[in-house]
Amino acid sequence: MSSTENRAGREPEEVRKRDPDATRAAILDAAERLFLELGPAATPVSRIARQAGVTKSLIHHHFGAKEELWAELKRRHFEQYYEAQKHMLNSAQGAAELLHESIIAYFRFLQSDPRSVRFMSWRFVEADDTCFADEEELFELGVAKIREAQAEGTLRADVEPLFMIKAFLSLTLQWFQTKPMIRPMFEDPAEIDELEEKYLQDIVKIFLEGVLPRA
Amino acid sequence: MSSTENRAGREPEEVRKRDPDATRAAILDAAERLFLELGPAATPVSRIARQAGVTKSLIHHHFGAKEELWAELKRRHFEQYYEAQKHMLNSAQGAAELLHESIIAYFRFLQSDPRSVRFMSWRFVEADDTCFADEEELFELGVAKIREAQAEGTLRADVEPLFMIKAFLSLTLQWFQTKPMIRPMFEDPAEIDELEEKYLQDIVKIFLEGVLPRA
DNA sequence: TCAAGAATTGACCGGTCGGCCAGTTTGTTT
DNA sequence: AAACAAACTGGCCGACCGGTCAATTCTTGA
Repeated sequence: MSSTENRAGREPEEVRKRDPDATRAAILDAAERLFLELGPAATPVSRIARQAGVTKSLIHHHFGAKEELWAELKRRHFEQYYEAQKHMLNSAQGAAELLHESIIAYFRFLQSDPRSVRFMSWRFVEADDTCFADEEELFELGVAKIREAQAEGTLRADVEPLFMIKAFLSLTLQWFQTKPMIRPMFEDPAEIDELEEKYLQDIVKIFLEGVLPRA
Repeated sequence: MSSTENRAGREPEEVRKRDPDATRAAILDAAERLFLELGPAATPVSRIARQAGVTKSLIHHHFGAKEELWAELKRRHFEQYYEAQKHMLNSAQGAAELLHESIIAYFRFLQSDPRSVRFMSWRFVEADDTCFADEEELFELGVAKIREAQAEGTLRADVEPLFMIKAFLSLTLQWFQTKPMIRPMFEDPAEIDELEEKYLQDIVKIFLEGVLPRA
């Protein structure tokens, strides 16, 4: 958007009485925070307005109905989400180490962005199948790479590549979904971080080598 | 409840004008269906009443506020859920085959009861940590059994037992969570069932032996 | 048999919801 | 400077929300 650059290029003391882009950003920001925490149904538009420092009418002016705002948020999020995923996938070193790197990269990604976990959780309860085209494209990209590794013998060939992907995604997501529920058990936040690292180490082991001992 | 037996023991032609137990059951049934589909926030009490064939006031009479009804549903569900899990765990054959049996049993369980998947999904978005005592008890039971197997060398010892459990739980749950989203992709329902079986086979392989080829 | 209590009803309440609209202010374009 | 579009405001609306209450009907047990 050129208007964003306009805003950034202005002198600070030059107070703009109106800044639609900043307004939209403030609304999106407040809406995301509230929607992800309470869910779209339990989040009043009035509360988004209050938190964003704008009028309720203004939200409808910029984004239409509440459902459209929620849809817009999901659209934006999963757009950059799949963009980031694709980038991660393409920057992987070799086909052999692909899955090892991927699971760690994805874990770090969710670790750094709790929003993604929430978006995912809400997507499950809503059974939202929008943005499925992007997801499928990403999956096929990964599947192709895995097939390579299977062909050269660095990955076992008797497992569907798509299921390998789904497996490490779920192993990773699971931790961050249950994390808020086990948090009250620990008084020391550092303790949970240690456990988090241990979990990552262990699912990497399980995923790559399984729970059965190697001969 | 003795009154349930009373109701069941009556002759069919002897029409009861009031049956509080049946009423409660009808309310719980309708509420569960709607809550799991739409979520508690998006489900009006009036709609539960209509679906249950009772008055809205009657719901409040029997269960109090809406949140209490939702809590009661969760309480009941997870009670029998953990009961079933514990039974599954105790009926496992040997420590060696424990995890192999468990993952299949859990998969079949979720397959036969889609409600459990929905309850889980809503639990994630609500970050609900009630019934945590039951869950922990169950986990510790499983952990103990895994430690046995680790001691006798049938399971690798360098992985936290709890994480083994969490791993196969998430691998299983993941399928049924994403299933409603991929359903529109297939015109033939039988096709998805085949894929389901293939998924189970593959995650069993991954979980037990990993994605890396065995030497 | 009858009194006490539970089940059930429908009317009703205050509050909040999402959304609209008429009107005002501001920025842009010509 | 005039005209136009977009940003923005406050007030308002009808619908619906969860929940209460008094009154009625039924069940039960003394």
